[in-house]
Amino acid sequence: MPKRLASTATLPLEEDTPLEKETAVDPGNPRRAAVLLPLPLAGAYDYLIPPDMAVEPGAVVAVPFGKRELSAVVWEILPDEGRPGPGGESALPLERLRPVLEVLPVPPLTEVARRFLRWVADYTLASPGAVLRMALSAPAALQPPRPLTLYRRSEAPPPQGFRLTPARRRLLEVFEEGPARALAEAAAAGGVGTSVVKGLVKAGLVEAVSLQREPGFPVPDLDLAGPALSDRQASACETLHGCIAAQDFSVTLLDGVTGSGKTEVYFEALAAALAAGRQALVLLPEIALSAQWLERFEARFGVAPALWHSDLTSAQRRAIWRAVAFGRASVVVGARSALFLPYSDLGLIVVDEEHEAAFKQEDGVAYHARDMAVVRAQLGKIPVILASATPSIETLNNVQNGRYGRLELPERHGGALLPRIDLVDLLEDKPPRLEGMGPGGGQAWLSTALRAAMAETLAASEQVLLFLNRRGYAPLTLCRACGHRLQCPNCTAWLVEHRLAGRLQCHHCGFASRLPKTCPDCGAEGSLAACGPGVERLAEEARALFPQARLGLMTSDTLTGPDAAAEMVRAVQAQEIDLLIGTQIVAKGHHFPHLTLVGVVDADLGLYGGDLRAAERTYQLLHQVAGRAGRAERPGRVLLQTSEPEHPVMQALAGGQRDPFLAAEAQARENAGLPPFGRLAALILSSPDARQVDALASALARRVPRIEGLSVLGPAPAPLAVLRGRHRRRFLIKAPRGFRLQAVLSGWLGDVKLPSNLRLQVDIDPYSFL
DNA sequence: GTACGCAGGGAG
DNA sequence: TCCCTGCGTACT
Repeated sequence: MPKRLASTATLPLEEDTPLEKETAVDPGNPRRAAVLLPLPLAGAYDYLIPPDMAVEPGAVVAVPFGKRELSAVVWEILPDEGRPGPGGESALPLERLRPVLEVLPVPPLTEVARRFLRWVADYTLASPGAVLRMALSAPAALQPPRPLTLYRRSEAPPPQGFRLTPARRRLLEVFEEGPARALAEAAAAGGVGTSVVKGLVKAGLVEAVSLQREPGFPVPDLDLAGPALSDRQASACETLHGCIAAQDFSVTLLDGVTGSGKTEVYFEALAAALAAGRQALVLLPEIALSAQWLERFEARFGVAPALWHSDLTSAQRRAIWRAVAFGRASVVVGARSALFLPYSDLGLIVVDEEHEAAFKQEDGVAYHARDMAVVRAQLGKIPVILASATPSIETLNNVQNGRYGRLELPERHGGALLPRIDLVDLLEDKPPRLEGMGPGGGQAWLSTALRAAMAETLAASEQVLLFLNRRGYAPLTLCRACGHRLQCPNCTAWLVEHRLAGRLQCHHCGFASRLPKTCPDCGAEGSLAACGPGVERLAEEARALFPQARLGLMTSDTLTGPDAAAEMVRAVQAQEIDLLIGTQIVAKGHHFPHLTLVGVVDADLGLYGGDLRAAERTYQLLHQVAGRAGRAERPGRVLLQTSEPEHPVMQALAGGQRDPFLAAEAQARENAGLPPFGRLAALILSSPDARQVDALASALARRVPRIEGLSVLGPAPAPLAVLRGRHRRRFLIKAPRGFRLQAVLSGWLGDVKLPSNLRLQVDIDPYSFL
């Protein structure tokens, strides 16, 4: 059963300091406001409140800042004498302050939103202004909307000498029937030019009305019948309804295998929150790949939700930001940044695929959207639902210690069977070379067992998915004459050949070049050889083995944008594709009813590389990929090619034993004091100048705070020692659970003087160790 | 984040 | 001598 929590969630919440201190401010005439600017500054700046201006904390205002004018947020109303700064320096006197220019016509940020911004800033060690910038991410939304001029039939009679031409008559008919229309729209409807409309306006037969244009947001239809729910689903819904009715903070893990109907269950929770008149947010890891999810949403609610992600146009951002702020948008579906929208009354958050690493933002303000969603919910006293078929160890730990509730949906809805998963030992079943391929070709990655299963499946007119989490043709190109490896000029990384695009690409910085004809090091001709497989090369092998099969390639390179992704999904569903080859992009929630065989080409790929979550993530990813097989009435089959069939991840996948595997993983982490049983932070120093970055790294190392329980590893060159031309050094900071890591880190790093081209990134709870 | 002032270097 | 560029700093 979900529990309501007294205090802490995943994260150690600092004690609850009220945002606004009680101060002796004349309530009728406050003169000083601390205003938070959306810039990475240490704190708020004071401004003078003009006598005739009413401001309140949270108000979005325009203020002068240097030569510029910025939108910002009133953080506090202060006494006239101000408050001393953090270093004890006295505040600027009132007469030196510049005035607030204007209160912008949008709702003030709620107190919960402001407390959330400050909490995130404190937790991530980002400046509050940097966090505010995420909340004010649609600058155009703060300005009043431009009025829209619409035209409609007036009551006036035709003036003297009015000539009713055929064009005018057609247009008048349009106006007689229809509602008020925009100029171009009315002209088009009448099949006339805009000048005809203007002529009628001049004649007084049509009048212009000015309208504050705010596109209405479609209202979800809560009464549309969802699909029939199983007993398990129905009882989960009932529990979630209870959480929503409680109007209090709670976290519930919705733990259900792929196809068990988690989405339908949380849709009912959304419906309940909406029925209570509140807003709901659904966070998805990759909004661009969610076409099918959106279809299901529309089927349940009759309308599309407000979508929030980084590729929106500024007009879309503006419309959604405003609709959220004014409470007109009731459901927002978005990527992690949707957490910072200015909800007027957020009543429920759902984090789908909560285990996904895509929820962790690495650059700028480094935050984990799932964890921050829990914090947001706690501050707003609302429920959160975390949904996953393969929950993270962090979340499962919170279930075990009683902080989160859990609802389990153990079987596939509609009785579909889970696919059978078999291991193929690559050391025993070495992929046989292909005959008749060009020089250096003939290398193969599909084992005999997988080839046989593919042949069988294709012969039965069913679909095959080959999964390889590697974009491009080959991850490495080397010279057979001198051994030179083609490397990115800006990064410590090999260039990946993309044969379809005819280029070599760096997957870290975007560098691209043509594949050279000769070795750039020794000048040998025709000596460059592709090493290792990428999906493009795998497609080549599959084409050679199954020339009749219609191939589809799904990678982020071939699917540029949601439309291309949706088209590929459609083609697969329509059985226009027999053999689908893809990277992890195919793992994401697509439903392919005719797909009955999944071949994982290199199941070991994610297991190495010093990531503490490597095993967990490999399990999650492969489990998700395996779930693509056999979702309709046909049973599915999965073959995992591995060189380590005894590895616990492979054993867990093959045996369908999730929980013992995760328990062992959790135990190992606990023994090592790693998250979620201990705390971790990463410090990344980077500079174009290697000597400079080393100098600062050792200066920081000399000042490492010596505190019981704290251990600091490093500085060491980052695995990606050079990225985008910047030399990188890392520290890893380990501390026990409950340790006040942020305070110690800010003490350590607080008064470091950084040269301007040197960057210091702090990453609390790092997920990437590159 | 951005605007600006200053210092240093190259061209005229 | 002028102007361009790069860095460092202030911004309430």
